[in-house]
Amino acid sequence: MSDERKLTDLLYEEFARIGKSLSSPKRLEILDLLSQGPKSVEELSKATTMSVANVSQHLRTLYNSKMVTSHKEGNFVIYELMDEGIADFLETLHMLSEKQYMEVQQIKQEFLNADHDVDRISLEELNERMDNGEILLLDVRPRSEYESSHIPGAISIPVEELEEQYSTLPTDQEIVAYCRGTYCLMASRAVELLKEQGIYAYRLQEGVQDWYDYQEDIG
Amino acid sequence: MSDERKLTDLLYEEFARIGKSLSSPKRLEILDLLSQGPKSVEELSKATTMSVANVSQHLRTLYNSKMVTSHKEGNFVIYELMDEGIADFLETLHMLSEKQYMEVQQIKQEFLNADHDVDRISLEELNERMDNGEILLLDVRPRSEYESSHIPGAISIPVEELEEQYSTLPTDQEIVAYCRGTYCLMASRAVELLKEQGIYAYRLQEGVQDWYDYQEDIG
DNA sequence: TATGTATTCAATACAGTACTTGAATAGAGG
DNA sequence: CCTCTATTCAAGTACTGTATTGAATACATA
Repeated sequence: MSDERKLTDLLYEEFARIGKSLSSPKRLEILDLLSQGPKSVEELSKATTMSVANVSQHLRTLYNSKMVTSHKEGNFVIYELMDEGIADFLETLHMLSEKQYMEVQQIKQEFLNADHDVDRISLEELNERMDNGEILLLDVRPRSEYESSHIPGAISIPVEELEEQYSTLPTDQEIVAYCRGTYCLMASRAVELLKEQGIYAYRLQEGVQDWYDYQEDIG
Repeated sequence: MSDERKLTDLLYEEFARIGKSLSSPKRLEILDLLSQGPKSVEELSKATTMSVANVSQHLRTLYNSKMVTSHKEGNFVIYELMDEGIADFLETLHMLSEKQYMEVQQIKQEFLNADHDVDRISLEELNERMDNGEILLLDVRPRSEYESSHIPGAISIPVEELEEQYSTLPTDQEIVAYCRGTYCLMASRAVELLKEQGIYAYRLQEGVQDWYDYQEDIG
């Protein structure tokens, strides 16, 4: 076998390391969660309903292919994406899937149907009305994700804590909740809870990264 | 298991279809070749030194995950990338690998060392001097790839046909050869052949897509 | 219609991967 | 220094994916 072939084989072996990382649904879910901010093994295990050992194993393969790093914090090992570029890459993969697979569009539709009685607001409208101070924007993700990155002007009230916070909510502003994006129902749940209290609320379909992408788009 | 979990699992199963396509070195090589233009099974088999049956099998998995399409032309089945976006996605994957894996940088270096006596020209310099008509640009890839897409102003002389064409080459212009890019040695081989004839020549490191990307960059 | 060629199919062998379980480790905090 | 907890390791099993071989198919061309 020629030297060139050997080199080429080596090269594609390397390229495939990234592909292998992305070839497991569970690993993709872990990576998406990490794109919202650093997380411990246990948190990932809860969020994905996988066993801790299994998550740990997946994390090791992601670590070996340099998709994630980790450091210790107290008793916990905290994992995070190795590089900003990886979140972008995942975003591109999602977009490619939506474009390519009808099935993904159907699933998206089912997520939308899951909360058909939740009103939505567009990024454009959000921008306008937040500038006017008409809107209180709620980040209902876990606090650590808010701390890692959030839409400017939003305040953090994780869904689980929402009930305790009813009384602190203003009555002269409309409330908009957001979470990780289209494929996340935390914001919808928040809106439903608020409605039960007679507090009218919307949800933002998009996530933090979508917001920043949009700001860049409109200059 | 909750409905939301089921949906999420379905969703990531879909996302992973693309990941699975990219998880095999051989499939990545096939995709890269197809990013240069449509090809028959046999061509791909030759280029990758895989058995025809094996290539056919890989192509079927790529077809099932909608990465490629095919049509018949005479006796041949011609495969091509399903979508422009896939070539871009592959490009991003390459860049991520180069950034992330030292090993890839080393391999790149070895490709550069493989033809240390071949002089290179930059995209910038190429632009300038082609405008002045000082340079004859040679596309030494297979003709079908040239026909699919090439750098404007280039003429097609596949490496295999180069020897027959010595006499037709001008003597008042410098010759620059290009092929698929950094990880392709066809242009280097062409330069070496020309040098043996006493014809001085350079190679362009970059490929067609790199050239277009560069034009866009500089506006 | 017959022939030849390109591609696909089917069966197999084998390697690699995913998830489970239970034990081991590390090291934070009392 | 001991205990407790989060994580990792190791072994086992079931599963999935890859490459090989030889036969089958499809179909263009004569």
